[in-house]
Amino acid sequence: MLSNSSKYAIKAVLFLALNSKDNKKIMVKDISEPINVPQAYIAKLLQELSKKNIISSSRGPKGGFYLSNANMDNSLMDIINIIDGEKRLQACVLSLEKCNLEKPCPLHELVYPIKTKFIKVLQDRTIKEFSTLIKQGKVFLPF
Amino acid sequence: MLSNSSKYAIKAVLFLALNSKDNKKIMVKDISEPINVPQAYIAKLLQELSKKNIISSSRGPKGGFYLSNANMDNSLMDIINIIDGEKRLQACVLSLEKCNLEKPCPLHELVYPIKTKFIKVLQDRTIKEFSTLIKQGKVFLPF
DNA sequence: TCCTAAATATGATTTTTGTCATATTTTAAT
DNA sequence: ATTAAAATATGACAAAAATCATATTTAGGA
Repeated sequence: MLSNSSKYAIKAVLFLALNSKDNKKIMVKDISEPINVPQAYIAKLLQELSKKNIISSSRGPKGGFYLSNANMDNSLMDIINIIDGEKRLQACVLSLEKCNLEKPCPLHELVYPIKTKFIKVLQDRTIKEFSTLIKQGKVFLPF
Repeated sequence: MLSNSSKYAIKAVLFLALNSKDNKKIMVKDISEPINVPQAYIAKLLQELSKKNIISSSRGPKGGFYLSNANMDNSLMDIINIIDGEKRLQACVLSLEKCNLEKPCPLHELVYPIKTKFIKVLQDRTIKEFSTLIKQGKVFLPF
């Protein structure tokens, strides 16, 4: 479904959403530890997201990663698309290339509607909205 | 979600459900080709399923793999559990160990009900029932 | 009984994913 | 300007998943 890398990236971005600001940058080692992901690994992922403008960063002393207000309007799907590519989530559960509405595979009818809904939420809900839900204590990040 | 191996195994078993019987065994090479999976690979998976009595086999000339009537009452989940282990499908979307109903992760509320439904169908519907749906032309196996 | 056709057992190889290491570049503070 | 602290770029390494190869065992038929 989601690669490990995507999951890590999502965790990191949500962490940044809650704990960083333009004037409060966080360096990798202070991200990797709380979210429980190896530092060198998450560093690589954050760099990739930064290059694609999903998150922001600045170098040098007092540097680090953070989310700008614009970054907060991105979706989790933006992250997934960058890390996993666009096809992974879309593919048929059984990886049947020719599976479609006309010739649905045996699991298509079951999976299609629920996957569509899943993808829609990933696309439509912003990082900011997730952040709000967490702050309100409605959902949690039990890293 | 499902490993490649599970998908291959499911394809093979559904193929056997449609094309084999006690008195009509099929050898690996005549399974691997139509379902479009490398012979040596699917052979290994079929052996594993055979050992766990999900499918049947006999060696020697006129031997091959087939589904007995009893085999037809198994579920796709039986296959998945053997190939992928029991935890893979159950795990939190974000792989957060501590994610649960009390401390749901940000995607829990979205994913939990749909995954539960998915798992239920995989568990409850028999191979025989899938086979019937395919024979009735209601679903397809576009290998 | 012997030969041959099949699955089975075992493990080697390759590819992909995940992880780690390090030299380079940028920037703030002195 | 110089230094030190940070991200960045690049690529090496490890682990897991996928794939392939082969020797062994079993069973049917001549």
